[in-house]
Amino acid sequence: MTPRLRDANAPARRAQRARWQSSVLAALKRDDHFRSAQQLHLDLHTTFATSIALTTVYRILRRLTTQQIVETQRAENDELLYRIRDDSGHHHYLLCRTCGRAERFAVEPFERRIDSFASAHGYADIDHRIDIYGTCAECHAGSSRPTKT
Amino acid sequence: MTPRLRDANAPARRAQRARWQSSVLAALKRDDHFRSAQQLHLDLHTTFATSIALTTVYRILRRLTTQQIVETQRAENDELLYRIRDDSGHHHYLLCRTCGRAERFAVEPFERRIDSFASAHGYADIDHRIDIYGTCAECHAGSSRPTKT
DNA sequence: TTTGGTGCAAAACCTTTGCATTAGG
DNA sequence: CCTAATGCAAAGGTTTTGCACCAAA
Repeated sequence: MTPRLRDANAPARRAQRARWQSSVLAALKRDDHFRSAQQLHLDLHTTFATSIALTTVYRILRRLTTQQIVETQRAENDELLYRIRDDSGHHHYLLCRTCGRAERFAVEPFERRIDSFASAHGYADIDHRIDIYGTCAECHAGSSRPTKT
Repeated sequence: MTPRLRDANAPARRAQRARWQSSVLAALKRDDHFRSAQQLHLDLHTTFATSIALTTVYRILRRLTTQQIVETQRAENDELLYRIRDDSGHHHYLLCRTCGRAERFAVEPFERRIDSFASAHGYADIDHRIDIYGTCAECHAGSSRPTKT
């Protein structure tokens, strides 16, 4: 009874591995903004009419992050935000605290200064966190009207 | 009967205002390293033999921060760290993730770049987070011995 | 008495985890 | 049958908050 080849099943298994993963990816692919797990969970319920559990959203996002399919960014309130990764490498962003829109910000020269400063002071295992937060033009226009003019 | 001047009482009231505040300040003043509220609470119990509650430590630290007497810094694991403020103004530090030692790191030119970049992109209410973490020479020397030599 | 500092327990909040259930091959 | 995904509830960890109590003036 020639058992089905294990290797041949692999793609199928992978495709089926996470029933919800494709939905999460679809929600992420709506745009390139950073979103929290909870926002995604909400989107999946409303826009995508799925009944996925929040826990599963977290699990799938963690797996996708490990696989470098999504990248994460910390929000001002320390939540983790996720978005589809467009290329490889680690970047720093100017992030809209309202809509999650992100503008890549070059920091290489500054990072070099950090490293030389750190080694000059005898520090090892240097790591850094550079996050810029603001309100993008679109979000600012929408909310900066205390009363109707 | 010239009632005591209310203003004259102010210092006394202030001194008494927080029974534990002086202890917390004493614990902070042991050195200029950044410490978490929980570390301070532990110190107060052990070294200072006080029985202050953790909640109160948090409350006092929050008040001192508001009064600009202490400054805060976020640890790599997002805990809030506190230390006595030596001068006014906001600074960024290279922080030892083991002992809380901090080296001030000048970032003004970089901050200017951030602001111009942000306004060029139409973002408002810009804020940023620049934190550098490492292991200082002393801590590195102490812990980088997997087994006794 | 009045004000407000204090302690304890519980809540808040995001994220992870334990465990039993279920889906799919 | 067997593996792995899933859902639910609960835990984890830091910081805050509600509430009763107590201390000082």
